[in-house]
Amino acid sequence: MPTTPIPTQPGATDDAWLADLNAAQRDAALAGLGAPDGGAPLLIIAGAGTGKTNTLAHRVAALIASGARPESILLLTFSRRAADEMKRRALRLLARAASGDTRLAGLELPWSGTFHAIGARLVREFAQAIGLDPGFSILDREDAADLMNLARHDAGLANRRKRFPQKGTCLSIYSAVVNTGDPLDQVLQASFPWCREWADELRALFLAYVEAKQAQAVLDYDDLLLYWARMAEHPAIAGELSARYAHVLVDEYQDTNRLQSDILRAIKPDGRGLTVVGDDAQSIYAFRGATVRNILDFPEQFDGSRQVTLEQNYRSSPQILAASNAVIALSGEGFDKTLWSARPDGAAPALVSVRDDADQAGYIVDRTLARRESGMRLKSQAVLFRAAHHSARLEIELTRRNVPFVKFGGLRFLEAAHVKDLLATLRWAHNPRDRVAGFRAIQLLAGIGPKTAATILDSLAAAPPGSELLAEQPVPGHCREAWSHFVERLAAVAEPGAPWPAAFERLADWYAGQIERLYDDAAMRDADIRQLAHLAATYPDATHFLTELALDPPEASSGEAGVPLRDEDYLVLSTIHSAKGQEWRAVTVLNVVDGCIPSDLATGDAAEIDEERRLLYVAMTRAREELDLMLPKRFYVTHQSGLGDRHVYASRTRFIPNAIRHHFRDASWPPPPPPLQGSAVSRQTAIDLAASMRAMWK
DNA sequence: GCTGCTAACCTTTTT
DNA sequence: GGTTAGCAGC
Repeated sequence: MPTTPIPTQPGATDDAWLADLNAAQRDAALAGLGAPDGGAPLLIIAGAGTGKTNTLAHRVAALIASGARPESILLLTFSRRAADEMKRRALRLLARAASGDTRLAGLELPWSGTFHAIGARLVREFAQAIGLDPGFSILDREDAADLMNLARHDAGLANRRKRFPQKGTCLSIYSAVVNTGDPLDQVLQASFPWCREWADELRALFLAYVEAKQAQAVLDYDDLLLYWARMAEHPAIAGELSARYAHVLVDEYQDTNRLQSDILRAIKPDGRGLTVVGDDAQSIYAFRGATVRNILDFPEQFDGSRQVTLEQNYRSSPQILAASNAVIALSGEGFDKTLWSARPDGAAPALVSVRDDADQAGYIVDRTLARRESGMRLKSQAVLFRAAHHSARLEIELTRRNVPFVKFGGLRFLEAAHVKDLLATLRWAHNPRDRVAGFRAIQLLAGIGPKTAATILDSLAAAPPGSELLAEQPVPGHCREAWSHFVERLAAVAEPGAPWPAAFERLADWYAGQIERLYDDAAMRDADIRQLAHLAATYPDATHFLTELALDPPEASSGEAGVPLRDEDYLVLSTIHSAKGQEWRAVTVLNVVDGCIPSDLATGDAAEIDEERRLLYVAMTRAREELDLMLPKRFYVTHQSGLGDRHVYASRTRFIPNAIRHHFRDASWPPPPPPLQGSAVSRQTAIDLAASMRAMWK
C-alpha cells in the first residue's frame, strides 16, 4: 500500500493529470478529498455527454492518490462494463500522476460492480450470520417466474373461474412492492389496477413464494438487494460495512430505487464519504422501481451536502444538443442546467419520412453503407429503438445485404431454452434443494414428465441431506439406464474439487445427446452449447460461473451468426435502455412516432409519459455528429395471419411538437425521382434508332 | 403418466 | 407470432 501520498491535494490544480478537466469537473473530482471521513455528501449532476465517467475516474484516482486504500472504495455502477471502464481510466490516471511509480502496478478496485453483483458477494459473505446457506443459487427472472408459477399452482390459483394474473405479472407486482417499499394495495392501485381484486390472494401467494425460496436456498434478483438492505440494518453488520467502505461512489444515481437508497443510508447514515452522480433528465428505469426522487431529494436527505453541476457537453454538435435540449425542456421538474457544446457545427438532426418499415430499413442500410464509404466505421454508427422487436425488419435487410451487426438488448443468449436447460442442470447439481432447476433438469430425460419429476423432488426433499439416494429414485423401468448415466454426470460435476471446466464439458456432452430429441433445430442449439462450454472455461469454478452469468450476462446477441470477434467491424443495434452511457458518431432512432415513443403501453399517466420523453432524450444525446429520427408513415398491424395488409397511419411523436420543429430538418426516402429536363441533344436531335434495329435483320 | 395436439391469450424497457 | 392451459391418444 502507498505510504507516502502522491502530492495531490485540493488546490493543487496545476497537476498535469488534472489539466484535461474543466473547472466544474475538477471541483467534482477533488471535493472534500482531504477530509478523514471522506468529506461532505457530494451530488454531481452530470448532463449527457459532460464527461461524467472521466470525472468519476479522476475522483477515484484522486482518492487513491491521497491515501485511500483501493479496497476501501465501493464503486456502484450500472453494469460491469461501466465498472471496468472506470477502473481502466482511473488506473491510467494514477500511473500518470505517479509517473510510473511501481506501487501502482496491478492495482485493483475489488469492490466495483452493479448493486446486484456486490449484493451477491456480501450476502454470500455474511450468509452464515444471517442464517442462509452460503451455497445459495440465484434465480434469473424467468426462473423466479417459474417458481412463482409453482406456488401459484400449489395455491390453486391457476384455474379459477375468473383469470388470475399470469406468473410474470405476479412476479412484477411482487418485485414492485419489494423495490419501491410501497404497500401492496398502493402498488396495485398505481401500476396494476386490473389486479386489485386479487390483493388477498396475491399476498398469500407472495408468502408462499418467499417460503419456497427459503426452503430451496435460492435468491431472486430482488433478494440480493433486500437481504443486503435488511442485514445492513443490524448495527454489527452496518458498523462493519461502513468501516470497510470509507468511500462510496454511485453512478447513474437517477436510476436507483428506494431499496438501493436504503442500502446507502445504512452504510453511510450521514452521507459523509458518499458521492452520487447522475442526471435526472436521463431517468428511464421507473418501471423497475427506480425513483427520480432519490436524486431530486438528495440535498434534503443529507445535511450539508455539496452539489456540482457539469454543463459543458463534449459529445454532440451544437445542433444535436440544441434539439435535445428543446425536447427535454418540455418536461416538468428537474435540476436547472443548460448544456452547451464547444464542438464544431454539424447538420441539424433530420426527421426522415419514409413510407413504411421496409423503406425505413432500406434507408438505414443505404445511409450506413454510404457513411462507411466515406470513412466512418460501422462501429461508430448505431441504430436505437424502443422495443427489441422494432429492429426485426432491419435485421432481415442487413443480413440480406451482408452488413454485419450486433444487437444489444432483447432476447439474450441465456434466455434460450437449451441454454437454460444446461444451466439448470448444473445449478441443480450444486444445489439439490433448488426445485426449479431440478424440475427442469429431470424432465430432460425421455419418458420423464412433470409427475415423475415432482415425485423424485419430493422424495429427495424428505431424504437426509447429503445422502446418495439420487441413483435409487423411482423412475419408470425403461428410463433406468438413461437415469443412471444422468446421475453419474451430475455427481461428477457436483463433487467437491471436480475438475473445472472438464466436468462441465462432460455434462454438456450429455446434454448435447438430448438436443436432437428435444428440439427441431438441433444444429444451431448445439453450437450454442459448445459456446457455453467455451465460456465456462473463463471462470474459475461453477459458483462463479453461475453467479456472474446470472448477474452480468453476455449482453450481445446477433442471430445465428454468433457474436462477431472484437476486432471485426459491425453496426450496433440496441434498445435505448441498453444504449445508456454510450455514444456514436452517427445515430439513427427507429419509429419516432406516437405508439412507439411513447409506447402505446406506457401512456397511462403523466409520469409515464415523461419517462418516455426522457427515453427519446437519452437516444438523441447518444449522437456526436449525425442524428436521424425515422418517421415511418404506415404501420403494419402485427396480429394478422400470413400476408395481410392491415395497417395504421402513424404520426410524429408528440415529443417533437411544431414549436420546436425548427431544430430539425426534413428529409424523405426514397428520394423523389429527378425531374425530366434533359439536355439539348435529348430534345432536339432526331436519330432513327428504329431504322438501325430493322437493319440488323436485313 | 407422457406426449402431442388445439384453442385461447397477450404482446416494453432490465438487474 | 409466441406461450400457456386443457384434452385426447398412446
